[in-house]
Amino acid sequence: MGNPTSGQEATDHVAKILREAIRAGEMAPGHRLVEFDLADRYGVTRAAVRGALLDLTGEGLVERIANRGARVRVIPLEEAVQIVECRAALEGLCAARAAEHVQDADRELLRAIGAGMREAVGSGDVMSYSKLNQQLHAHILRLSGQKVAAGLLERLNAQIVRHQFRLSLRPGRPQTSLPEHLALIEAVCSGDAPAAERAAREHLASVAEALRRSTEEK
Amino acid sequence: MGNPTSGQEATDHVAKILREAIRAGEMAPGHRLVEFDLADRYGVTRAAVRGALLDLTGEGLVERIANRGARVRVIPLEEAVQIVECRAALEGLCAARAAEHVQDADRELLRAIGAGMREAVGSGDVMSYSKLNQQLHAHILRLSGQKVAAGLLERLNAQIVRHQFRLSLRPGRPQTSLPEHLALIEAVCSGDAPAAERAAREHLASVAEALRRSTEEK
DNA sequence: GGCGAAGAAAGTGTCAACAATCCTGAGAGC
DNA sequence: GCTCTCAGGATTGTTGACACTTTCTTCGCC
Repeated sequence: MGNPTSGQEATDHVAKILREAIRAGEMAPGHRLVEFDLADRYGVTRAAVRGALLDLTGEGLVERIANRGARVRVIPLEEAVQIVECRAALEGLCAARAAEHVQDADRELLRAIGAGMREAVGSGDVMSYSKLNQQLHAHILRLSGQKVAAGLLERLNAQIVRHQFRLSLRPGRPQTSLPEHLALIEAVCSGDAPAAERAAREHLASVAEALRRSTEEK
Repeated sequence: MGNPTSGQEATDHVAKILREAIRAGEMAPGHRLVEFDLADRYGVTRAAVRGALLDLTGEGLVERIANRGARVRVIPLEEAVQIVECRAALEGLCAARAAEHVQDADRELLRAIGAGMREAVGSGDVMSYSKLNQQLHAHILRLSGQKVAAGLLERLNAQIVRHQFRLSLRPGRPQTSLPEHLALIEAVCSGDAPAAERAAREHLASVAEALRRSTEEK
């Protein structure tokens, strides 16, 4: 089952590795992605790397300049804010739909996540909180049944994970976002679609605001 | 200046032709896209066609199955409805922002489009109405300054133009959508962001509803 | 006649060499 | 000291042949 050195599978494999590396910040924005080096490092052909870079370009994670190669795309703060605004619109939609579809089992699950979040913030465990945050959003998307919106959100999220991760490390940020998350959970669980939409949008408006503020300071 | 037979330029050229052909319905959903044939028809190399198909796949217009080639993707009605719902969320955002940025020159332009629409519907000129419709949406996007949302909407629109075009030909449909468009224009012009968002969302909710209904009949 | 294997046909997928392009830095000329 | 030019090297872009997969067709066998 050793990964092949080329082919569609290899392309996907490399794309996955690179996505993860970019997400984790191992490859900083602006970092050059030389086809030959990557092929060498991951033991695949240059064609596979090339394909992966093409894919990632389509996803907006990588930027290519003709004859000059690819690099990790730098997402300006202004764009990151717009991305969050789009997320607000789309997650608002999903939260509303999720509230319409919620079942008892889902309520239990969501509230368990909420409890975990409260605990994580209480003990200052930022990593756990971040994980639960992802789980929460993922569950709401699944509940909403909105596959198109989920696809768009996945793309958008991949582009700003770095910005958002940095944000989550700021002192006081979890204390701000926790009540917003809890409000979202309660709104969805109560089946109140307009309230759920409002909660999702308010939460993301708060993220956008925090992002904007992070320009001045830093 | 004759178009090259290969290279990035040729790839883009072919992608553009295919996009247009799919949009115009010359290539029905499900239509097979054989690399060699297309290369022959458009006088480019197979590599160029291949690249174009890869791009279009990323845009969701084309579907590829390993070793079996590409075909025009069939967008099920259920998905088309979800796309319209996403559009509602995103265009709502854009309409609100547009209302915040609107200037006198823009008001004149938007109202001129509105007047043109009224006239087109009055004289039953569906083609003009459709064109003006596109112009209206494009202007609102530009006004909003939301480049990210504009990019997402472009992708989404490309996927459902066919559904939407068929819809616009239904008797009575223009009469329904005209007042919605006029309301949107007035809301944006008056600078009332929440009203503009509401108008955009109501309009697209009506489109979604019409789409859903078109399943039963036909 | 029905069934399945084998072979041909149609297309797509891959590769490795080659071509084109862009950056770098050294050196000539002003 | 400054600019301009031009090899040289590093990297990306392209190509055409070939390998592989899937599908279609034919033919032999029961």
